[in-house]
Amino acid sequence: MPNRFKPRLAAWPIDPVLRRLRAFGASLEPELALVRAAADRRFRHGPGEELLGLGASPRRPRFVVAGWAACQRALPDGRRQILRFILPGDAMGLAPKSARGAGWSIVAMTAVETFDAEPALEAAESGAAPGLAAAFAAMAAKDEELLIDHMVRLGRQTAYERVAHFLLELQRRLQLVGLGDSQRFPLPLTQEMLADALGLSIVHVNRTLQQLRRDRLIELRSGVAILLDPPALNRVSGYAAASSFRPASATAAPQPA
Amino acid sequence: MPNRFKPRLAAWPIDPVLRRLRAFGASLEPELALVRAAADRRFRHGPGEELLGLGASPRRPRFVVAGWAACQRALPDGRRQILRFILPGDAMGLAPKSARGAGWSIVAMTAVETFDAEPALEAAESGAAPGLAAAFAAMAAKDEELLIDHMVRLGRQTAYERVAHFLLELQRRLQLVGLGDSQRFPLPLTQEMLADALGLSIVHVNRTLQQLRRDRLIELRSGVAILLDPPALNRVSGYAAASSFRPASATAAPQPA
DNA sequence: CGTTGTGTTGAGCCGAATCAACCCCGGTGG
DNA sequence: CCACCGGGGTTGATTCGGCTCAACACAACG
Repeated sequence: MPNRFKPRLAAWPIDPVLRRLRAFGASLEPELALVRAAADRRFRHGPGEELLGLGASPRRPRFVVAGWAACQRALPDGRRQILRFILPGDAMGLAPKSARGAGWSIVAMTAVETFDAEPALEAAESGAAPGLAAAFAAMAAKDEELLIDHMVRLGRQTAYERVAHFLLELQRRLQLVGLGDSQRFPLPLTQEMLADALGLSIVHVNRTLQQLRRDRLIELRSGVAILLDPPALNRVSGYAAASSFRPASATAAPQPA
Repeated sequence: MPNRFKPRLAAWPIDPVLRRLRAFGASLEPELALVRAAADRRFRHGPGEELLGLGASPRRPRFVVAGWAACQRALPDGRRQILRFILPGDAMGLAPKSARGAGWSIVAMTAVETFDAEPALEAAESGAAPGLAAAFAAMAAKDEELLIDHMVRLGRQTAYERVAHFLLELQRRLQLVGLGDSQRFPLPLTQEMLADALGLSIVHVNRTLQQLRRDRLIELRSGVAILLDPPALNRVSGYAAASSFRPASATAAPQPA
């Protein structure tokens, strides 16, 4: 069910995607034109809909322009783990292996709007758009970094730390694509989704959020999150966030002779 | 500190690497010869030594022939999370992005022996060895799959499930490269390493292992693990292991109009 | 022979899960 | 207009899995 009425082309916002590509080094106008070229090939998905699944779709590269999706795995007994959230500006299905038996699927968490990334991907792979290719690679690397951050959260952080660190990550990702500022950003997730992402129970997510509010670190109002004290959040979140790559004053590796 | 004395070439075992490459589709002899060609360019590392780090080494592709390493991130306060174990037959540093600010490093858990993978990698990237290239891609995809398995373990499984599932994974990976059989395999890890991988405390890993022993599911003796009842382990581990890709009878996605 | 690292065990505590209400709010339909 | 309903958020009571602290056993090693 695509577009209902013919819009002026200028009214098809793609902004998040362009911002993200530029942020990752693809700034040449002719290459970005390749992306824009497919901007009117839109897809709309309702919440709960599967965008990239276990079953079908060999590869269907897409850019997300609006709405949130999640890459998740469901366990047979009903439990599920959200592996990562996919925000406006993110791409999905770029890697050839995408969802080939890897046991995960991408599901829309809110209403989601995407458009075709096939032409851009082909140009990148054929060598016609090296800038795009580099940006895609950089974005993939960043994705893996986020995945690892998430693993550390799950394995080695308390609920309080997890939520703090996770909110900081969202703020950074969203600001990069022009949604929200250095403190405020849209957060359309239910506490259940947060719980499934952070490896906690719904109830405990609730209590942890309240604790953060009581500590005057955050504020949540109708789908908008406000980080009242980012430095303090950084402090409690326990380790350097993904973006800042520090040389690690770290614990010297034990080097037994 | 390379080789101490000139060996007969035939005595340089590379078996795990070749087995793994073949298992992932690289079976052409001329291509495998490229791998073998560098088999005498060996590197030895003591336990605790950093093989691929945060600081140095732009890219240094290696095959592991013997010993176990781990890809890990250390938190400033001493906690650490092991992201994945690197076993004989595995490669490291194949991806160009390897360890570029991603905040992880690869550390030897036991004595480790590796050899140069540069020629093989170059042949794969230049298009001279498409079979190798395909195998590398498949191996990377499998690695990501294992990473995701690990995330689900950390986020959504109990200690008992985690350990069971993890032991099954190790058994499969090791049997693939010819170490151990369908029940028995070498397990040179301390309980502390297990704890840091599984997101548990040392003490609790200990108790969980004992529980598994009491339940007659496993046996551990001097660096060797024995899975007494793999089917039962599979059952308790709660979800399909990475290797078997099932269509998922799964929970139908909620599709609100 | 002490030392060090690893495994084992107990006691007690605490973070987080579970169970169970209840509230609020936006539909929706009588 | 109101009664009903369902989804999401909030709260309390209680349970429990896993952590911490602490001690001890054992083997490898210098």
